[in-house]
This record gives sequence, C-alpha cells and structure tokens, in this order.
Amino acid sequence: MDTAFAPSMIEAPHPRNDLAALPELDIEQLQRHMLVTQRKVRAGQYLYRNGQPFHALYLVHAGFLKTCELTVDGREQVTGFRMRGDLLGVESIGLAVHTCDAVALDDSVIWELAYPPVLNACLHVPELQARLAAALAEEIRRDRAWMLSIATLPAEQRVASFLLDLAARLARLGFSARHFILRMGRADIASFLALKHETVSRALSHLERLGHISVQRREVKLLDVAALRSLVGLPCTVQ
Amino acid sequence: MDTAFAPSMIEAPHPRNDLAALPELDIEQLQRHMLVTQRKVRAGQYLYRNGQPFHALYLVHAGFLKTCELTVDGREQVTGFRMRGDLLGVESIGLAVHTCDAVALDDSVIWELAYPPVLNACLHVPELQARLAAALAEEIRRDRAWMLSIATLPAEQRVASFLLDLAARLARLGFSARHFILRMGRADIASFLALKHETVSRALSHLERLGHISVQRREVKLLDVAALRSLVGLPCTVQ
DNA sequence: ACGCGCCTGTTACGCACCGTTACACGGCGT
DNA sequence: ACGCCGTGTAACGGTGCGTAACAGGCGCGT
Repeated sequence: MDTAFAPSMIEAPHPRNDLAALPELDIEQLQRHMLVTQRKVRAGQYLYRNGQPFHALYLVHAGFLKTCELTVDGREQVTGFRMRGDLLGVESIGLAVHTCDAVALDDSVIWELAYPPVLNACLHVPELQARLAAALAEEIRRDRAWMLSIATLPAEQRVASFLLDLAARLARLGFSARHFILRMGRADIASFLALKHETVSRALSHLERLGHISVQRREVKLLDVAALRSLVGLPCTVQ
Repeated sequence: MDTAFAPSMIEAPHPRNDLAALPELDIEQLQRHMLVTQRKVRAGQYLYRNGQPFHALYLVHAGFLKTCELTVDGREQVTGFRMRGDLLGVESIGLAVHTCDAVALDDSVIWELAYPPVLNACLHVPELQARLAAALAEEIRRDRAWMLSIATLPAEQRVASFLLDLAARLARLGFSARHFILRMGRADIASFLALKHETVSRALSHLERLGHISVQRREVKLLDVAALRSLVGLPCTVQ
C-alpha cells in the first residue's frame, strides 16, 4: 500500500531516455502551448470510464493500459493495449463524454493534455496540428490492421501476430523484443483477439511445443521470430 | 458503356437536398479555403489503391464504395462501406502513400480535397480543423463498434447488426431505412463481417424465415426492426 | 514463516457453429 | 444459346467454444 510508485515497465531490460523515446508528441513542445499536468494511475484503476465527461487527452509516459468498449447488454471488448508514447482519448474528440474505458494494467504515469485547449493550441502550431492528425490516422491504421488479423487468421496465428506486434512496439521503446513480461491476463488477450482465454492458453502452449516461443505464465521469450513471422504471412526478415 | 453517368443511390426512395444531407463537411465552406474538384468513378473502378501516392482526401457526394485492406500473402478484408457524406483517405494522413484500396460498388461522384492543402487550410479555419479531427475520431469510433460486434456476436446477429447499421446510415441521408438495395455482393458482406458468403446467405434466409426481414437477391425489407434490435442486444426503441 | 483460499492459467473432452465442398438455379452479357 | 458470375441449399467436417477439473502463484490471514 505504501510502496513507492514505480511503474515496472521502466524496470524492463533496456530502458532509454524518456523524452527521446516518445515517438509522436514531445512534452516540452506541448508545454509551450497548452496545459500539461502529470497524473498517476495505479494498476487496476480507471484512467477514464465510459460516460464520464471528456475534457482531456492523455499521453502515456510510463506503465501499461488497456482500452475497452462495452455495451448495454454487458458485452465487453478490449480494443487495444497502450504503452509509452500512445495517445488515449482521441476516440472521443468531438463528443462531450468518453465512449470507452481506459484501465491501467500496471502502475502508470500519464501526461494529461487539457482539452479543448489542445485543439486550440494546435491551430496556432502547425507542427502540433499535423502530429495530432497523424496520431488519429495512426490509430485508424492500427485498428484496420487488427480487423484484418481477426477476420482472416485462425486462433494460433492471431496469438503469434499479437506477440510479434507487442514485441515490435516494445522494441521501438528500447525494451527487449525477444524477452518480455505480459502486463495483461489471458482473458484480456483473448478479448482483444476475439477468442476465449482457454484458446489463448492452448495456442501459447502449442507455439511453445513447436519451439517458437517459451512461456512461463506471463513471461514470454520469442525463440524463433522468423518462424512466427512466416506463420502469420509476413516476410521472414529478421525483425 | 455509353449510358449516362447516373449514380443509382440518388434514385432511391426519398432523396433530399444534397448539401443539406452532408453530415460533416460542407463543400461550399471547403471551396472557400482549398482546392476542391469533382471526380467520377464508375462501378468496379478504384478511387485509389494501396501503394499509390497519397495527395488528396475524398468526400463521397453520391454513389457507394468499399474500402479494403490487403496483405502481401493475398488475404483481403473489407473494412467498410462508404456513402454520401463519408470521408475517404483519412487513414493515410501522415503518410506518402495510400494504405488500402477504395473501390466503387456503384457509379459514384466524389469531391477531391487536395492534400496537403487540406490541413494547411484547416490551420486558419477553426471550424474546418474541428470538423476534420471530429471526422477522424468518428472513423475510430465506427471501427471500434465494428470490432465489438465482430468479436462478441455470432454470425446471424452480425448480419442483423449490419442491416440495422446500413439502415440507420441510409435514413440519415434521407433514404428509406425499411426498404433498400444492397450495393455489395454477399462476398463483400461476408468479408466485412468476418464470415463466408454461404454463412451470410444462411443468416439472411433464417432471418427471413423468422419473419424479421424479406430478402430477394439484393433487395432488402426490414419487417420487424424491434426484433432485429433486440437480437443484437440493443434497446427495442423503434429506431 | 506457514498454511489457507482465491485467482490465474493449463489441459481434456464433447459439442455446436460455421467453414468447406459440392451442386443447382437464375440473371446477364457475349 | 451458351457460359459466367452471383446466389441459394445441403451434407460433411473441423476449429474453437463450453464445461469441467486440476495445478500453481500470490495475497491474506494468523
């Protein structure tokens, strides 16, 4: 309870300078033009919830979160996992309230970008304006790629694809792509991949039996990236 | 071949004034600030293709199109159907080339919004800037809603959900929501819903046998909207 | 520290849904 | 007329779901 607030992502293999790793939006630049405040969210807590007033965008500085859609009849769907450099809340631009949940899966540090000032500031700063539009477009492309995988790949290949995607994103942040800790449970992976958690378990076990990966609860090692890539229909270039 | 270029969507039951129906972006306002040209695309032709240079956004004025993702290993996925008022090409903002295909399913009339001038113009026109960001966010929400349906609903309910969504969009444009013509084949519906075309056929037949709809090739009548809505877990309010 | 209980993850097994294959029908263009 | 494409129907089989039982961590308590 009184433990220091220390996002475990930072303890991963190969950390780098924080700001240098922010891929899209530069905090220092943002601070010059709009209100930016830091916010800490503990594992399991909500950053925002469906229906809450929408008044800020969020840039993940450290930690790990998931975003979930939910329906009136109780169906739930994990739509993505967010890590350092990812922008949250963009799906609610143009609305008064949030339309999904954002839940921290790990203690997280978030930059809160006051909104609507964000867009107003962007009006006068072409650089920021372009970055925001690009971030939104990137989000769309990410979703579209997900659709393609979900709709065209069988269960095991979706899991392989998920691991490769996660590895690539971690690598971009300076972490090891071959050896990492899953921050989410099997149920969250299953929801994200439109499967059931048992199916995810089976797929992981099978990939391990094939010698492509090594899994021990949430610890994952990618042993044969080329094999995984060819499995999901990507060129076998070594990452 | 020499038939007049007449988008058949305009011939549907209850047309309205064109500009009044454009939900997001107003052509007259756009013309004041950037280069806008009209473009016609015949059924079956591409508006743009994956890999082509990206230099414009497209606003559908009349007709009907689909957008498809595709992979190096030949998988294809319909990611959406676009009609009047929908903005195309936004997924490529920030890139030099298009990342998906846009194919006309019906003779279509498109406003071509020269890009990058679009964003530059938006910089000086808060109204346009807000509209573009809102259009991108709307696109994300649309994709997320699709993810939720695909991942949580069985085949028949996906088909019902698809029909209801299509009906709602047509209604917003002033067309009949109860009686319309599908502009796409079963295979395109199947791809969009992550099913096979036989399954779509079965689902449509079954919904007809239940008395909820009436189907004759591409002609669809929604006979019991309340039943369809309750089927997919939505409140039964009559549309 | 130790054990207890709960939660997460793993595996097995039967079954249902949906994909696969095959074929028939009808419209349309050549 | 012919062939082709899009569509509908049916039988069959496989992938992945549902239930269940079990194993192993982890937090919690004493």
